[in-house]
Amino acid sequence: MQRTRFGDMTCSIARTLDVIGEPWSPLILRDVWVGMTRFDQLQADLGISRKVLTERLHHLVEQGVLERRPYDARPRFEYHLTDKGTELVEMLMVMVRWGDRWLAGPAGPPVLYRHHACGEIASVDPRCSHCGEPMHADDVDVLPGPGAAA
Amino acid sequence: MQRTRFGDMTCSIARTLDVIGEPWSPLILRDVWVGMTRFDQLQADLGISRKVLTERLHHLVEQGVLERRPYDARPRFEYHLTDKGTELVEMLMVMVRWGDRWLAGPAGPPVLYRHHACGEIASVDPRCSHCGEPMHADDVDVLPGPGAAA
DNA sequence: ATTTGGGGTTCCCTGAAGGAACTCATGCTG
DNA sequence: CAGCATGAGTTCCTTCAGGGAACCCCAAAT
Repeated sequence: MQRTRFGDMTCSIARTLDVIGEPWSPLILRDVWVGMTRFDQLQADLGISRKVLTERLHHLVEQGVLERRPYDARPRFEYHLTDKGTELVEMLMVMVRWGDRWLAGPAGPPVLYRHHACGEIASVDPRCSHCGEPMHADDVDVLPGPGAAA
Repeated sequence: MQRTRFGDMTCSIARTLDVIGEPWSPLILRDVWVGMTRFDQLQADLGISRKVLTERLHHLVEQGVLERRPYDARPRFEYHLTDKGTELVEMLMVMVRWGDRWLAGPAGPPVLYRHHACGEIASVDPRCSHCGEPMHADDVDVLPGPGAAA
């Protein structure tokens, strides 16, 4: 389908999609985050085609989101989150919150997060980096930034 | 390619991807958010195929993320965010922050957000809904929730 | 009566996803 | 040492979704 590349657009959403926007990539990241770090584990857990898994892992490594690390004298490898990748997981946590609120149904959320700092079950709350007050979609004006197109 | 449906997985990330995980959907949401609400506007701005745009808009309306609204006596329509959709935009704001930090390059971020509450340029910061302290990927333990699989 | 313009459909072509089989290097077992 | 097992991919074929351009329909406006 010669899928359109988004990376050249002057938009951080489009650029981010170029890194993890392909099908399966967010789920791969999720699995690596919770400790499923090896090829066959990922393949079995996700039910993804091995071909596509190979492609996605390569791409995520290339983008600096994952790191491919040998764990044996034999040619065996594990995938780990880099700092860049760990910060991406925050985005997944926000996705989880939305999915929990709008799609979970009566059974409730599939997973819970316990926050280390307070020890409580909690979800992630978007707040203003400047004043700390809630920062939702209609709490902001969108202005052109320095990297805006001409 | 008979793309795998993620919606049946017991995972809020997978379920959310079923709503906005298809190519273009997040960009459509972004455009609608900043006021590009009509078919031809969206098509021209994104450079998306009209066919795919039709499919995406239908799907987003079906999922309750967008609302299709007539704006004229003639059959003319605008797409608007529902509450469900507006909350999804928060996820886009987090994507933006990540893209700004890791992909923007020397030109800097393409857009800036001014927070209504404090009037300052700021970005969105993930915090614990319980204690208000920062809540990043490695600040939490992931536990099975009530909706977890057996 | 014809043009214009928004909002889509229809069509064909290419390329990405699914799926299963195959490969390759190493280590273990008998 | 032969044979099997294992992790980590590759190869190959088929099917379906995305790109792109042309086409269509309806309701003003000229």
